[in-house]
Amino acid sequence: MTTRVHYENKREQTTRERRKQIFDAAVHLFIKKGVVNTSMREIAEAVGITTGGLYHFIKSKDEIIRMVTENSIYAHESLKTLRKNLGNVSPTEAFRVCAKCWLTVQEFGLEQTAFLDREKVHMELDVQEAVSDLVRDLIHFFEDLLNDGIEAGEFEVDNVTLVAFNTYMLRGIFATRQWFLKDRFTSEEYATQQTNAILKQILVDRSKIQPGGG
Amino acid sequence: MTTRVHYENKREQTTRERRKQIFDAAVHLFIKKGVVNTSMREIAEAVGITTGGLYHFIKSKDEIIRMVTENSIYAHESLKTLRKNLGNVSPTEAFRVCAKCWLTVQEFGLEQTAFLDREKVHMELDVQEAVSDLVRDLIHFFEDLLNDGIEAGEFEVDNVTLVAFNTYMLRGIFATRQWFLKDRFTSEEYATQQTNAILKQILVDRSKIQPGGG
DNA sequence: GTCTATATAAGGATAGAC
DNA sequence: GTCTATCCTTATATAGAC
Repeated sequence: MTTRVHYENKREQTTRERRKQIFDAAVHLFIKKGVVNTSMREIAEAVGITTGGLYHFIKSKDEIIRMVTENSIYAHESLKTLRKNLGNVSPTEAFRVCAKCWLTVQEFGLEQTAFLDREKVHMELDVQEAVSDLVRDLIHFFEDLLNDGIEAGEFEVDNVTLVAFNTYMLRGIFATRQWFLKDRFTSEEYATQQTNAILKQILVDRSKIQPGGG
Repeated sequence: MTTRVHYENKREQTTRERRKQIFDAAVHLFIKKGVVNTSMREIAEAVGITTGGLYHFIKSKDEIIRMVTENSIYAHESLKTLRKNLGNVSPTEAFRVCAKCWLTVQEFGLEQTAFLDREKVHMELDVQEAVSDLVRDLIHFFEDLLNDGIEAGEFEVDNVTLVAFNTYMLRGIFATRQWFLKDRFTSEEYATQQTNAILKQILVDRSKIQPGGG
């Protein structure tokens, strides 16, 4: 979140860039092939150096995995910021905008969610716990949005947790099911249609659903 | 599906039993720890023999993975059989029963679906293709159910493929997200509530939803 | 049918040259 | 900062004894 404009020297800048390169390449490979099937040699190759060189910038494979978790915290925070910035809109509108944003791809953000989701099993136990906390926290965020709508009489929800859980899940699903979805939906269409699908499920007055997305 | 009651001799029976033991233990470990993190030693240990002994019954780790795929074909077939046996019920009823059945745990059936879903990336390419075909086929099955309901005027669906896709996905999600769901839902409750959630989304007349499941 | 011992391969990580 | 060479560990799979 903090953007440092002035680097202390050229070398530090290059190191940062290299770390980012490595991180991006790694996450991309992790999603495509799985963490365990991605070797450090491949990651090195992807950024154009050798294994030895790679370890000059990152301590271990585990460090890269931890970076994904930390990075995802920012993605979650920015969603909450979005909600705050919306201010006093109706609960329906708030849910629509937040769900849509959550389900839309932004660079690697979505791949990271999918990664956390699918590859949890390959992480150290403390990282697994951190990921669980992240997920619980974001499901809770959607629960709040839903409860707002219920109080306002706009939503009718049988089980708030379940709908919040589903909303959370739909994001990771898009990234890992590209082989099925990519020919049928753009990320934009997927986000819009899934959001509408949820709204159709919970809105008391269905006419409030905005058309679009196919 | 073919039940062979008479084994040719005692040895063949024992071999079958051992293979089943190994298969069950392996799938269970695969789901819990991931395919790559589960060693043949562990699988052997789980059935009470050593690695060397294990290879007397199965050719390779890959063979076990292929068995899951083959086994899942039966699960899918039995769902189709269920639909046929329902006969001339209303589309709403047909969808409800099939979705509910699909989303309910039956022994290891559900773990296998979750496995195919999450561990696809660790399979040989030809197995990956076979899994994709299986998934496409079952999504198509749900599409048919939905189209029946649309024709009968009972359903109103914006995107049939998306709803069918979601229905399919919800099964795997239950198995891999136990850490979140198991304190909140029994398998039965999960199945009922998710089915109702989908129905709420697609039914023209929402009063047809049966209450229950919490 | 199950064991022990071992061949073989692959990947993570380090040492030290340049 | 990047390379080469290599160590160490782990895992699949096989050979052959019992």
